[in-house]
Amino acid sequence: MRLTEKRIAAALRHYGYKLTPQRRVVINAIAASPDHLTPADIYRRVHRQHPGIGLTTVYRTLEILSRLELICELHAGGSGRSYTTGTREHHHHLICSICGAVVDFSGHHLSRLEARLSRETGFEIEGHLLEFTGRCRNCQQNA
Amino acid sequence: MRLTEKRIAAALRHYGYKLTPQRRVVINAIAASPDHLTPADIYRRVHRQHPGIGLTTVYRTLEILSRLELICELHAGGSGRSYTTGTREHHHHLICSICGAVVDFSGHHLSRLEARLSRETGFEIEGHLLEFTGRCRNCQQNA
DNA sequence: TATATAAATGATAATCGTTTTCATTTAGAG
DNA sequence: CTCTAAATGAAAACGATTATCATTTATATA
Repeated sequence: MRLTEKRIAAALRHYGYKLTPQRRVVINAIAASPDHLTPADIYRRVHRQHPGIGLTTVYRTLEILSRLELICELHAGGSGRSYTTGTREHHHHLICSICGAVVDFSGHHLSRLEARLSRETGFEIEGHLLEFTGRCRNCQQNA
Repeated sequence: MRLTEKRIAAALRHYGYKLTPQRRVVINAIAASPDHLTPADIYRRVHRQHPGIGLTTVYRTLEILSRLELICELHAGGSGRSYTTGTREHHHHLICSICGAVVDFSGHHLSRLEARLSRETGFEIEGHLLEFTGRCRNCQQNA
């Protein structure tokens, strides 16, 4: 289940951050789209309705929301990140290397591997990144 | 088993690339270190002995070697890549979020998951990225 | 409701890693 | 040895992100 705009706003306040109009607008932009959006995408959407909001603010808001895990950050292979609403459920990504489309998937758990690595290496594991890349159905046909 | 400098050079020629002195030096720098090196690291090492070699050439050589899978490219979370000698065996990475140390691990196979995703989404899967992040033993102690 | 203050903002410049450009050089086939 | 496509290096361009800093504002408190 995806987090709602309301819930994200509430969480933000709960952690002691001010709920400014700019932040509301950024949250709204993310929550309103089912896709993964880059900071530039978000800025474009936000800027259309609220030309006063700067790119810097978009970046700063994303940084906070991401750190609080209210939105989900994705490093798609190359350079550049993108974001989408956070979910309750842990998931991973499948990314089209041609058009950049992102499909979420869940149901694969790495906890046993994590335990093994921790035991073997002495690392205290903090997180992981699992992504598949490939060509989506559309891009296969167009090729 | 790690690829030797000789083997990398031979493979490069085999694919029709010229084996220039500059490329030899870059390959040597990578093969001589067990660590993952960033392009800047490699440039620094190369430049020490051969000040004539430009950063551009380092980037270009890395791009080719990586594409031919003769070296192994790593996108450690944030921005910036690093490279190390390729291996025969498929492996993944465990990265210290404090000092950046990288430990390779193998023995985890994703082929069943890959098959499932391909079936469910219609994607033609090309590759994947599996990385764990955490604190290595040293950095835990120093904290 | 008014006030005070730390937090947040936005324009701009700076930074980082990487890529492009283009004139010059060179590896390697013939 | 000659020729040519490939490779090189210096410089500039580039895109994404971050820092700076003066100004504004959300919110706790009086």
